[in-house]
Amino acid sequence: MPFKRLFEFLLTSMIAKELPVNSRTLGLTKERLIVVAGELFAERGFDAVSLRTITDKANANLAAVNYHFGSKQDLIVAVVDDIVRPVNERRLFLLDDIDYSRSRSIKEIVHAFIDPVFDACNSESESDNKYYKLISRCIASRDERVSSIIIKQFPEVLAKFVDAITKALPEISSNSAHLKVMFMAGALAHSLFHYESLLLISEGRFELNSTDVLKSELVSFLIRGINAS
Amino acid sequence: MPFKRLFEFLLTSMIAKELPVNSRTLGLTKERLIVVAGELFAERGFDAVSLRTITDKANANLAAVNYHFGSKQDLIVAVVDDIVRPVNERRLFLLDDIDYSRSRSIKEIVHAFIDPVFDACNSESESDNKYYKLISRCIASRDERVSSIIIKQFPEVLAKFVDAITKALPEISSNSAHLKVMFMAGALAHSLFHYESLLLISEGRFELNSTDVLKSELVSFLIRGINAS
DNA sequence: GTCTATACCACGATAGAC
DNA sequence: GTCTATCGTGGTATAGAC
Repeated sequence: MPFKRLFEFLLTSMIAKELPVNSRTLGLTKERLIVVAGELFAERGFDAVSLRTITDKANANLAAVNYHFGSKQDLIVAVVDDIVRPVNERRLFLLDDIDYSRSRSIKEIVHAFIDPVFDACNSESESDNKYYKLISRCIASRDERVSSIIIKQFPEVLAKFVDAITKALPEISSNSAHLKVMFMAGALAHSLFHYESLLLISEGRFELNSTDVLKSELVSFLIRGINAS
Repeated sequence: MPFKRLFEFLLTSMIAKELPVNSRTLGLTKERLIVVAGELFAERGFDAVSLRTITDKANANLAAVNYHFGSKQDLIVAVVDDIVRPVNERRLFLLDDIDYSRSRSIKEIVHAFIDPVFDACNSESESDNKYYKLISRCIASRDERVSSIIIKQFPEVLAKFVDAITKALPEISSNSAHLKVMFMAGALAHSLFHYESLLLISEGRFELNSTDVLKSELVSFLIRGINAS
């Protein structure tokens, strides 16, 4: 998006030197709020971030959240939906192209589930690892208010991945296929979220410089796991 | 614990008919608070439960939390620590008994990681599925304040399971072993936490009556996944 | 239509009386 | 040990400026 960057540069060099970083990206308050809220939510979690922190950083008034979104909950919905919806659409798109007559169909199913997440993370070069945390917060949220958003989109995704797995492995039960999808989602979200922490927890014994290694390890782990009877 | 139950019965039948259920279990305010807080945290999450809700249900004063624990954060620490510590101790105990010369050592490693969690859940027959949610909230918490508690205990657990995996599979790297433990933890926590939701999300196509099936599916999934090169 | 100022109630924390 | 009172902060609702 070169236009956006150019506009951002001009705006920065002209006037807004003292403004917070993220208030320069767009003039629209609503979009600034989504961007800023997303960054803060990723870093600290949904509850730990106050609306006043968000509106201050976004150079907006406190009441702007209520006007544009209705409530903090609805702001969370907007942020989460913006992130999860394209990922799930991409997942279903990739799933449609799978040829189940081939022996590698499980691998393709895993990639259809995993790739959209990693792609979404890598495309946001500016947000860096923050995006990882936000999207894994969404996938495996223990917050009822967030998971209720995910659940609206997830039944279709879950059902289609269960169908795909049972097509690839006709001998396993529907229950087993359901559980395999949950295991896959859990391994993905957990490793993605605690990826940074691993560097600290392992006390130097774990060191990776890119998520490519994480992804390839995850893929082989899931392929074997799903193939388990 | 027959004594406790007897005492509870006598107390109930004598005086405290109108008191909330969980304020009858023990006379000590501090213990009542831990029990009640654990139940509420499991159901709604740490942030969604206010101290006033906890103290009301535990028949205690609001300031009692601050007196006995110091703060809400410290109450969370007490609840989480009470749950996670025995599980991790049991994990390390089981890990010590593994004979790595045998081909089934990976299976034993998986059981050493998984079994203490399921055992802890099943032993709490009264709390039912609430305990599942609480313990999986702890394992895969995206809340920095909670994960900071886990991290204090987890480095030793992580290091020993990484050692165990590298003993069983000498050909894999330390990085790979670290990631495999994270995948295992994620699959466990995610499936445990969303176990109930699966019934709703799948719209009738997923139905399990006991966690035995979940556990056996999880074990075979993880064994195969960890064995993946 | 957008945005602001402001008031309101619930929450966590703390001090001090009993 | 326990309780009441109070403070600062948080989310929310509304009236009104532009």
